[in-house]
Amino acid sequence: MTRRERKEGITKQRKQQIFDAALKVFSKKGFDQATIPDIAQEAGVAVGTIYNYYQSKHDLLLSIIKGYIVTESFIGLLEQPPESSSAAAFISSLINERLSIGLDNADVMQLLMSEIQHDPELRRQYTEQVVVPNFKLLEEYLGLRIAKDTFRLSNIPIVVRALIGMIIGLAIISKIEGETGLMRRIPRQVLVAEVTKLILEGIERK
Amino acid sequence: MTRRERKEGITKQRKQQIFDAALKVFSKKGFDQATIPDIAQEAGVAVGTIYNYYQSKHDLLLSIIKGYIVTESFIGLLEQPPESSSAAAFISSLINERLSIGLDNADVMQLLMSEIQHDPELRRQYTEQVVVPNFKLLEEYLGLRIAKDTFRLSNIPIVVRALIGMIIGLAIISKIEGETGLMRRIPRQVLVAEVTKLILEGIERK
Amino acid sequence: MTRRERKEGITKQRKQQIFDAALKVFSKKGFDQATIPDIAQEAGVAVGTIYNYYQSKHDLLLSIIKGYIVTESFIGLLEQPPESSSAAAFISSLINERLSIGLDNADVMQLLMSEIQHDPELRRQYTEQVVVPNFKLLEEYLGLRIAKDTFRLSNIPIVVRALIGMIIGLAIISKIEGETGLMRRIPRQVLVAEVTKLILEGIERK
Amino acid sequence: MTRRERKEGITKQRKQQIFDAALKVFSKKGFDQATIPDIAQEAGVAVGTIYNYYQSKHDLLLSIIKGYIVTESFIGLLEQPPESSSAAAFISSLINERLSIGLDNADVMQLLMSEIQHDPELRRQYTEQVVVPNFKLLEEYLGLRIAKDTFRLSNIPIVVRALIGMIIGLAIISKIEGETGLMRRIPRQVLVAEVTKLILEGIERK
DNA sequence: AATGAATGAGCTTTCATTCAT
DNA sequence: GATGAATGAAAGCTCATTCAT
Repeated sequence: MTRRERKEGITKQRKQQIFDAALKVFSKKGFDQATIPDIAQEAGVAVGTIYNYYQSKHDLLLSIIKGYIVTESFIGLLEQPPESSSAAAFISSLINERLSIGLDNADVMQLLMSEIQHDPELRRQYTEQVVVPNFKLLEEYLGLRIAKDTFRLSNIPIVVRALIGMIIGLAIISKIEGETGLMRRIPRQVLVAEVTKLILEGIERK
Repeated sequence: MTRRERKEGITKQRKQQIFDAALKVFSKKGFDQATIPDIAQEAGVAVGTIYNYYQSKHDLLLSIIKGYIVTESFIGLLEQPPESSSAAAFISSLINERLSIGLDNADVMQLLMSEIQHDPELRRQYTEQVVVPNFKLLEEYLGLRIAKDTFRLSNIPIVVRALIGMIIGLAIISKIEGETGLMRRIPRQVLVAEVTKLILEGIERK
Repeated sequence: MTRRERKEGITKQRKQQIFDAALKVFSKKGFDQATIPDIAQEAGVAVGTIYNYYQSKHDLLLSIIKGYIVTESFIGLLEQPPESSSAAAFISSLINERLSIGLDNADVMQLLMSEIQHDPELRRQYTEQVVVPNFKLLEEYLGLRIAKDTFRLSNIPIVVRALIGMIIGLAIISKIEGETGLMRRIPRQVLVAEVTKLILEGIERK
Repeated sequence: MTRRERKEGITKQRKQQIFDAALKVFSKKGFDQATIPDIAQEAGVAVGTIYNYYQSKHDLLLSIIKGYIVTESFIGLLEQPPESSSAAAFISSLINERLSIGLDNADVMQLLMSEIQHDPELRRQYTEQVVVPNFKLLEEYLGLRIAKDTFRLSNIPIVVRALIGMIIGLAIISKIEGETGLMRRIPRQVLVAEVTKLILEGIERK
């Protein structure tokens, strides 16, 4: 390893260190209540050091949120459903994957939801890069399944929003209930199985 | 009306005036970005006047959130389902009422969700007064229906959370999509009907 | 005097108090070295109070400089020379008036000259509002006198710049030499008389 | 050349490199607005390197200003007028040389004038080493010429200050008017000739 | 009870300076 | 000698809160 490489490694590590600290503090206190000294202390660096890696507090927020957006978005695009898989399997894997992301990143999601309200540019980005394409993808898929006679006829855009909304809401409830709440105690696969069944079959007895 | 009563009436009215202004400004800008001068201007009073009615900015926030909690909670308790009504009708009216509250108060809900994270005491209150009793109520009701063979057997706590989560998530999506988004353009009863059907029947063709 | 009038009087007085303190501190330390706490202390108010009267430190600078620019400019426009007065009398009164302004406001002038270099907008304003019109006025006047055979033929723009430059330079020298320097010890009218004679007759013996 | 000599040569060169960069950046942005990273980049060295050659930012400023003072002063002392040359020729060469220095170094001069106000020690040095000796020299010379009946009788100290002041003022006006201003478009010799004539003969028709 | 000017603690950000490499 | 990341003091500015009127 050359000296340059080692240096770059340290730099990257230091940036990550600050990123992690910011994520933690933002999650705990919210963006406005979090202070740069808070983050510096959490990261174990001086205040000024943060500004060697991020242009501003807002930049730090963006880099956290954008990382999350990209994750959300790319995975969404990658998982284009193979024609072969059954409808139930697709819904199940969709819920599994999405719900996991939501539950595991509840902190960032909460942060995102909160900041999106007051930052129009952020909202535009999130809408364009995440909401619209993901909704579109799902709508197309559901349309296909209806055409194939697998799903019943319904107002697709509403169903898509209800489905995604349910996942978002579950993540939020999980966060409100906290570490000891039901959502964290139930095995992930049980949760996914039950929610999948709800979406596919509803609660009514046939 | 005695002089004392008239005075109290004016006082109450003035307090309401400030409350409304604070609700509006907090909803629009979020707690931290909202300033007392903002609220004073919106209420049409001087900055100092606000402190004659509320002890602090935080006190103002609490009174708004508590008001919302009470509303949510009381309505939840009042609407105990008559044994007579059909399962479908109950679910439909539940979704209708809850979703309406969520959509119409998306701003306050957002505020609540955000502040709950950073104020443990607030979270405790919300959990105890709203989350737990409402979840319990629904769980009991669903259990009853299952016993009556109207609903299929399922993991009740998860279904309850999925149902409530869906409503929360729909309110959030509605807020993200904004004024011109789909959620605001669809007639409320269409929305409710479709979501109700989804919950009752699922999306799979029988 | 009504209560409102008294209040406005106090407000005006407070603003002046801050203005004076800022002028003093800026003059002594220069714009960048002067701090808001410096000015606050000099004015005998709290830091925050300054921001109740001026939007920013830069705004405070502008208000000082603009006051000076207006003074310089308006007087220049008002003193349009009557056709009747003799050339010598005009030059004498011009030097008298201008030099007095320069000497009495050497601090602000110094400040202006310094900040003009780094603030293009300020430079544009100063050039448009002071330099160009004043130079033009003088050029026209000198042209008139040449046509009337009172002044010898010369490159008018250069003469104008040399004349104004001399006044500026004298003010600067006065400031460098300080309180005990020659420029402050000589009676103003002697100074004016000598400079006037220099401009009119030169130093060569005829 | 020994190794030691070569090393010292490199050292000297590096110091000059930093000096030049600092001069450039200070001139452009002013002392306070200029940053050490600015200067380092302009010099093509690292920030830390600057501190191997200069103790502080202020030290760098001093070394620049002192260099300029020495230049101004030495040239002033060196050009002692030969008795032989005519009065007109002396005044002309004085204006030519001084005005050229002023115009070509307007940036440094500006810097000097600005910093002199806030640094008493610097002012003392400048006064003692530049102002006093140069004024004295000129005063003596003018006195001589008056005695020789070449110049008319006048208040010599004032005339000296007016003459030097004119040169300073012209440099400043040149800077205010900027690249496209009149002062930069007129050929240097025309400027010098006109100013010389003004000083010698004045503007009045004889 | 209503007012709003005054306050100053506390925020984000900058940058001269240091020092381990 | 050269480097540039780390540092933290100190700046400009905001705004919740107070209190004399």
